[in-house]
Amino acid sequence: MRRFRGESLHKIDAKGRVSIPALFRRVIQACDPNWQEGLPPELVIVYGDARRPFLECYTVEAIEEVDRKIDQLPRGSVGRKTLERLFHGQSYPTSVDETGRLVLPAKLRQKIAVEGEAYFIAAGDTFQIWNPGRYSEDQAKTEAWLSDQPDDFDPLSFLDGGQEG
Amino acid sequence: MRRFRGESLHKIDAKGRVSIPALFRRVIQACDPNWQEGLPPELVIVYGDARRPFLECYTVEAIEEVDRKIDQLPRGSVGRKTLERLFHGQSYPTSVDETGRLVLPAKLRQKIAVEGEAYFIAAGDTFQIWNPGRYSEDQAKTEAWLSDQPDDFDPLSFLDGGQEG
DNA sequence: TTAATTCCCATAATTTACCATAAAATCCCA
DNA sequence: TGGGATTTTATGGTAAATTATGGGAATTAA
Repeated sequence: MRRFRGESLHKIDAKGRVSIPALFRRVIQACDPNWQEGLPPELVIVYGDARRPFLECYTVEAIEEVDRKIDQLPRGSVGRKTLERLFHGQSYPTSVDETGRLVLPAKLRQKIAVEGEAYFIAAGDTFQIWNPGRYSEDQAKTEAWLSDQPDDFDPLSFLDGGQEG
Repeated sequence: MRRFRGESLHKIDAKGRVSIPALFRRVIQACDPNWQEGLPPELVIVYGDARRPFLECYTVEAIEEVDRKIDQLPRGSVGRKTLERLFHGQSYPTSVDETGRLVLPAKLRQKIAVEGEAYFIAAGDTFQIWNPGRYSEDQAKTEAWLSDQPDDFDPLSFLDGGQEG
């Protein structure tokens, strides 16, 4: 399985250690081409974009794909500079430890205002880490929007490139 | 991983000594083909381009790639002359000392107006050293630009060669 | 021989490695 | 298929290693 799926809540201790959902760990490992028995699976946490209230975690494969695309942008272009800042500068390479945890440095915890507990949710080939309350709010908005839709609205309609009102 | 990632702030002492972010050190070492146990990992600091308010630090591998490309330009061409000035003349080869620091000579410190503290940020196969305040200003501009974009603008759209409004 | 630069040593703070355990999930086979 | 046996998870604590940084002695340069 090379795709994250699921959500869960985990405790963060004073050192910033937090368990990664067990199912996510398998994906992280499977998507680390350098991994081998005995080595810790690696991943990259992107925290840059100030407008996002969560940390976005990339597998090695996923981040390498991004890197390749950045390399193809013209040196000196606004797009390249912005993306280099975001993905190279405002990111934190780390790995899953022996016990399935990762360490979120204080800076990252502050960035998303987590303390005590963190909420993990899959997002395709990445997963996100949220402040649990902050996530609930966001989720509430989504649900509110959904309930404004006609009774027979099916989210799957998005798949067909359908335009909604 | 042969790619720099992350950012951090470090003190510069009166002698110009400054710690290199620990993660950067690993990349510098891994990308120095001449390195071996006991030797200091080498790197090259390019400071020439007066329009850039930062020092750009190259691994041995990265600078050798640049050198190769310069060698292929026609002798006497404007491009070659300019690049030779910049990368051969206005650069400073140095190494990481035993304690993970490097020494920025007074000339380089003046060039980017650093004193007391220096800000390090990764940029793919190089990293940059900035005056912290000068970097903040630059970053503020980038973020201002981002917040001028539609709420749902995703910087990743740059990757797809997408033109945005 | 004054100033600048290395080299060597020191240390506090931070980070990582290692060990431990209880709870939960999975196995397994009678 | 019931329920004990085993494995996996989630989480905590301590020891050990690494990092960031400072100061002085020894060297080298000018």
